[in-house]
Amino acid sequence: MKTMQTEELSRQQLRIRETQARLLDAAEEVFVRDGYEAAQLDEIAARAERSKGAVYTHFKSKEDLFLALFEHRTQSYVERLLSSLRQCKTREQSIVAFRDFYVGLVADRAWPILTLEFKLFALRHPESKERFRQAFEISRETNRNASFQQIFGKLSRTEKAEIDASLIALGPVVSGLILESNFEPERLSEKSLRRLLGRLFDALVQPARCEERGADVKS
Amino acid sequence: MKTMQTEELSRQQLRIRETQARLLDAAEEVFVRDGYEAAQLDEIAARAERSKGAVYTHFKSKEDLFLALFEHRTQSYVERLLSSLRQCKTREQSIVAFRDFYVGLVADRAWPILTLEFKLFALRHPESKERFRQAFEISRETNRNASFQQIFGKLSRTEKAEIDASLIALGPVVSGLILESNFEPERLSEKSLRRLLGRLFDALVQPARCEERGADVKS
Amino acid sequence: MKTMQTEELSRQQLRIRETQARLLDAAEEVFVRDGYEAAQLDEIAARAERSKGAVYTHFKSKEDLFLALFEHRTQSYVERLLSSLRQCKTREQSIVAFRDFYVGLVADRAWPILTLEFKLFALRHPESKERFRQAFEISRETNRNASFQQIFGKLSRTEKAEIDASLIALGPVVSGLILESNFEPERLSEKSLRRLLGRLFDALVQPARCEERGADVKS
Amino acid sequence: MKTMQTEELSRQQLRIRETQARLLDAAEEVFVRDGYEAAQLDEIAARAERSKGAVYTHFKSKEDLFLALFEHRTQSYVERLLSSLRQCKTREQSIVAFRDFYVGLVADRAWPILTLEFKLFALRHPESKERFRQAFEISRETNRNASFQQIFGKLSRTEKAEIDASLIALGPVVSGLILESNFEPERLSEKSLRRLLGRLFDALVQPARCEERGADVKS
DNA sequence: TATGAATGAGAGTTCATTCAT
DNA sequence: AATGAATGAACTCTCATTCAT
Repeated sequence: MKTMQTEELSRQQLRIRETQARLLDAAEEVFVRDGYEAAQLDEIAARAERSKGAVYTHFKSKEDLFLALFEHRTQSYVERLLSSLRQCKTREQSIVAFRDFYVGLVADRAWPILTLEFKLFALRHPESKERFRQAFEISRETNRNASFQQIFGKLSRTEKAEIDASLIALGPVVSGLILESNFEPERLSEKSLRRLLGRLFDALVQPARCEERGADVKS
Repeated sequence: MKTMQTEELSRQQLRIRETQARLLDAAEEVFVRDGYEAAQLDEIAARAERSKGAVYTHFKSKEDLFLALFEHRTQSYVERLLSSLRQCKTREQSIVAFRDFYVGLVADRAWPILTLEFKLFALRHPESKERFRQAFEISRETNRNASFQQIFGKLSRTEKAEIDASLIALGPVVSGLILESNFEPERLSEKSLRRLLGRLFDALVQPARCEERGADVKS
Repeated sequence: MKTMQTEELSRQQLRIRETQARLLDAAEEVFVRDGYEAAQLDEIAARAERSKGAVYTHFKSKEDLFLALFEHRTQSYVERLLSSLRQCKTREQSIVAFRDFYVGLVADRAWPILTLEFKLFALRHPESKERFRQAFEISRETNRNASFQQIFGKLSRTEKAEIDASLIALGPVVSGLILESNFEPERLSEKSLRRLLGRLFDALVQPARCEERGADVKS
Repeated sequence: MKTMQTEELSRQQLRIRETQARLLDAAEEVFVRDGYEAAQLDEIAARAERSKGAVYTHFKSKEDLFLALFEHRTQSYVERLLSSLRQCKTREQSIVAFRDFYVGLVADRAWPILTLEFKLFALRHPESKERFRQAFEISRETNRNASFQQIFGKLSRTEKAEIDASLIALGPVVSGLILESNFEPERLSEKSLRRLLGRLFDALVQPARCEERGADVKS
């Protein structure tokens, strides 16, 4: 009896999870394609093969769905990066893995655009900014991760702040460039995009190299 | 008699111009603050101290107003950059002026955000992409300008394409970073933003330098 | 269990049907009173004791509501005529029933006016003409009905076409006269209207008789 | 000097008349095509090659333009009919002329439709009904015209009322049929329309014929 | 949990009308 | 007399949200 109930429950749980997953996937598609404001719950529900009402069973509101999507995806990207870093043994490997992760984002049509959408939303909805920030904290903690220490070694407080800013900059730079490449695909091909991103990554993550060997540009 | 007519005409013309300018200014404010979709014609009109109907006297639709705003502002930014470059006499001066222009954009709350909004719009409204592109052409022509030749010297075809991609990248990078700094102002202060932008500018515009003096990172 | 579901379903279905019926009734009132263009969805909804949005749950647009109204009413008038004809046994009875139907339309404030409104609409919206025509087909089929054969007997092809035209003419004649009687009620009282209609009916439906026998039909 | 002034004035007068005529012609086109409500002053002005403001120089409002159009056209139709009747010498000629006038209306795309539009307007704007009625008076007086006496001879009071009703009915019948023929041009060709109209005219204007030979209908 | 009919505030847009020129 | 920029009320239609089932 109990087993059955548990089975029943887990079967239900499964359905619930599936509905949520479907809704989040559909939401991603539609939010990316149309933007937050123009996205219609109706269509998200339809794509998830559920009804409009189902959205409200799982999420408090359109905004809640949007934020939940942000949390889920952030989580999953951080995990992907971390697991890739965990397999690295040397500093060089870590840097390459890190670099590849960012450069590899150009293959993702959705996430970089979604990221912009999220931040524009945060800019315009200060009330929900806190929830965004908390989701982001996860990704920030990555920077205090062992692998990162391996990459950057021990740093002074000011050096840390500078590296922090550089790392934060990576995402927005990718997003900005990918958006632009959508706008001018001939002038900013995926190939040149990758090259640019590589160069920018190096400029952000390894300024030391230049400095070490020569003089950096004053700024 | 004719003079009077001309005067009268120009007085009317003046009022028309003022209305248009007011509407564009108001539109900028509201589009930046709320985004294209959430922006309300109502409020734009109110801020311009005109009626909602006046918007439609001057612009065919919300979209038309948005695109017109893009065109006006693009024009004015290009002129600003060009006039600043025209005053430069040496290559060094030109580079500094160019660099300052981009780094200086961080002081502008509106334009970089508006730029993202425009490109997201273009991404989602392929029908109006062409109009965007035409407005952008103006700014692209800047790259074929005398000053630019002075900066980069004579280049091979492949070098040209690479430089072109780099220059196109500047704007999006600024926009992405400014958006991010709105999101995390403590971690990405205006100061560190300027430093980052400077570094990225150098990486994009003068990769040669590093190479010349030391070894750049392969990409 | 199943019964309950069915009951529940039908209860819901009932509510839906009621809403639709209310909306159609309200639409009729308002469209007749104000005409298609001046009719306000707002008021239609209010008269149906539903919200504006409810209209759009059931009809795609104002136009769709208008066309749906036309379809419903046409259907119901045709059924009314047909059921009245079905009870007739002799040719004389059929003619009288048919005649009474048309002459009786003068008692209807709404339908003849609505009919004009529909056709003016069709004249001005060629895109929806087809939908109108299909609804009308129903009523045209009436003419191929058994009772009609009884009335007119077997006819040659040319005779058929002539009768067809005459029958089609009946509705418009009624509508035109009723509109006129609204305009000049003293000169075109309901009584004289009925007499005129009777005379016109006879002229359209039984022109042969007069000629044949020299005597007109009493009614 | 005076002559010149007069000339000037008449030249101005001429221009005024032309503007008015142009506006009325344009108004007719647009009111017929779109109906009163959907007709746009803008387009009427454009068709008259004048500006929107010019409409208001000559007419108090859209409604006023509509009513003025009605008055002008009514006047002109009445004059046309009367002048045609005046040339008739015998009763037969008069009847034929009268009949031809009505049957000939089928060639006119505009007037019969406009007539419906006017009466629907009157139905819905009781305030302006009086103005309509006054314009119609002109046409009613026609019935007391010498030619009409010639047609119908001396009549008793009741006969007069009946004839009056019959004559009033002519217009609406034409309008209704023409509208219908627009709707179903294959079934109601211009040819069959003319035949029908002829038959209906005879039924309305010359019931006597039948009566002479047999018995009329009581109703 | 899921449905979808119903709500209702609010959006962009239209257009008759006004008025300074 | 004529223009057309400006007004603003009014309209249709949308869509996030609710709730009875």
